[in-house]
Amino acid sequence: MSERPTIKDIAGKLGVSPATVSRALSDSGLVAEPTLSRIREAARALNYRPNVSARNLRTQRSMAVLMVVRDVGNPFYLEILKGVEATARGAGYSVLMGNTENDPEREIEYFDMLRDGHADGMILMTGKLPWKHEEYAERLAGLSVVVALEMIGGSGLPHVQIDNAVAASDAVRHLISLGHKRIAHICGPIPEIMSVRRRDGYRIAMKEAGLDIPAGYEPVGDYLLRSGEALCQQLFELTSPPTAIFVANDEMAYGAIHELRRLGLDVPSDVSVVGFDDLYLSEAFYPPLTTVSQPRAEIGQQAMKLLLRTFAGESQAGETMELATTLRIRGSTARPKETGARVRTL
Amino acid sequence: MSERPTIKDIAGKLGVSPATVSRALSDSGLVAEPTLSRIREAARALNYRPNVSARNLRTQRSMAVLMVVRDVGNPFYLEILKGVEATARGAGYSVLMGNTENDPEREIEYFDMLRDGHADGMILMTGKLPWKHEEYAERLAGLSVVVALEMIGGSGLPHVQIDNAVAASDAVRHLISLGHKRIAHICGPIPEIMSVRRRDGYRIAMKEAGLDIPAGYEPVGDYLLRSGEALCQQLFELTSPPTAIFVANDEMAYGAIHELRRLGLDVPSDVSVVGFDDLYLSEAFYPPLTTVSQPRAEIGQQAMKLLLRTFAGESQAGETMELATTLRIRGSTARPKETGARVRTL
DNA sequence: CTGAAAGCGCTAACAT
DNA sequence: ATGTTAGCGCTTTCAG
Repeated sequence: MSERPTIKDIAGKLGVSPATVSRALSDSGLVAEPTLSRIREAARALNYRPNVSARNLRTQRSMAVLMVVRDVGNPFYLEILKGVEATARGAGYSVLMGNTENDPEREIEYFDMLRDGHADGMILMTGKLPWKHEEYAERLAGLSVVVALEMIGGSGLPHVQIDNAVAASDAVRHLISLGHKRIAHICGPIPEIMSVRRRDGYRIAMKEAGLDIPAGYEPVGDYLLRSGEALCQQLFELTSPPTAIFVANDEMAYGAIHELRRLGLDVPSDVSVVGFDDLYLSEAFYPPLTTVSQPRAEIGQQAMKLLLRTFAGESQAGETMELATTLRIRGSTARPKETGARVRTL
Repeated sequence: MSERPTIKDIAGKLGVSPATVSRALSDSGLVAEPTLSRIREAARALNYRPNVSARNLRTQRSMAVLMVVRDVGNPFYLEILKGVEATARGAGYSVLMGNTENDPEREIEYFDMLRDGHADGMILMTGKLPWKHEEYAERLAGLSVVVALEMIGGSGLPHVQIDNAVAASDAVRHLISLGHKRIAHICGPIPEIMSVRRRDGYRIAMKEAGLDIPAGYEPVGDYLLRSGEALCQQLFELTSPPTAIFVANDEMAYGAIHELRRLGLDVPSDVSVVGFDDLYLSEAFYPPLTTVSQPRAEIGQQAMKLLLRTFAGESQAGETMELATTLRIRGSTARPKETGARVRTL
């Protein structure tokens, strides 16, 4: 009663061999019609479910993939997860979430899970590998790994991403086009490629507009709310504070706006703020945040597709897929006061 | 080279039996010292990892638990997940996330995963079971399931939760103590127990203060941003709109505040708003949201502990654990204008 | 088209 | 303290 039925039970009950049952249940097309239906029916009647451990052991596959992120607590990853999940399910795979908290030990643990058959492949979104460059090739041998959002130099892993530099430049150009001259940038953690690229984009846009980047205009944060607050405060202790801030992600932008309000400054009339990510809440935020929107669901979807192609041996080493971003102009950006005044004077 | 070493490889290389290797690697304490070290060393040298499918097949356990939620996209669950994960890891379990999107088919799928050995137990946070009441006992037989956050009448499953009615009453009493009389409540989806309890709490507090609940003061939403906006608008189309709103969750509260702003009403000077959940962003929101804080990490932790006790056969049927909530009073609530005026007149 | 038989890698009696 | 043996439930040759 409480015992789960096995393929043998069904075979016994129907007077056929276990092999036939297995074939029937896996739609191999090798079972003739009278038997086929009987087996299917019996399986349903007994509420039969194949034991995954047994199947995985035999087939040497787990039909699961691992999606590893820095911090499950960050809502940013959720929509990506949905994209991954939808595509994975479509192909018969389930998705496990891995959470590293930036801890190399845990990163290694998840790679171990690939080795021990927990999952067949991995979508890595942590922006780094837990080994030295020289070890990359050896450590990654035989593993199916796709990198998303970030990229990992020298790994030769296929990846899907956005062009962070171009997106950042566009965001800064928007501020410039509004008439801002003193534009600061709150960066992400700096040795990381993604943060560097966004800063590059900021610098490029500033340079092409002939604008100066004063000392202290590029404080470095960690993508968290608190650091947005702290760095914004820092910015307004400068002798010549900015009239606009391009923040490397929405969460720090929330923090920055919060701090500006504490300082008695209005957004956008005193200071304009642009974020990056377009989190779900950025639209309901006050003021609604102008920000760079990434096609998150699609990133997940494409990453999973790439992984599936890797399973099939169809992906190239270092294959790249780049998706387009959109600047969502909302209520946190406006013309600077001086410019507004000047315009009126004309 | 690319083949993963098995226990047999180690045994062969060292001239011992596979059983001994197994025992040595599982710290059974049954292997003598000269051999023990040699085996451990060899395992490390070969970068050996036990094959989980084989182990699970043999032990009839997967050492994994399933945490099933309505919507992974909701940041609310993330901190709970962290609590679950921390406790699970401590006990050697890994955590799989399941996402039902309120789809009974998918709910059933996750129960199937328990049956087929994908996981040993489940923490259910969807607030319902995908079967008719009569089937509960039969369907749940032999499965280890713990319910968190919500409760499922008639299932007899152990659960951990908060007292939604008391928490809601406290929130409304806060508004009453500020002097509000016309207090509305934006409800969650109503046949669901959690929403009903919160509404009960609202009604109790109103009644004990002798306050009236006019028609239209209890619009029903779905916990999503948009419905907060729409229902708030509806509320202010009434002939006698409220001066305060108790909203059944933070996300709808964000929407409501957004809408109030659109209507030209200031929060809190024109209208006070209280939420429920205390999401990460509620503090940085403008105005900082007064809301009911749930001990999310602890909920996760306790749910996992309860599940572990269920594995050990130590949990009682229908065992309940109730955790305390806290009302976080922030900037979205204030005395109503009329009252303020009256006070000044005195 | 179906059955018989082997074996995936591991652990747990049972022996010694 | 270690080895021998069997088998978890499934899939997949290989025969027929």
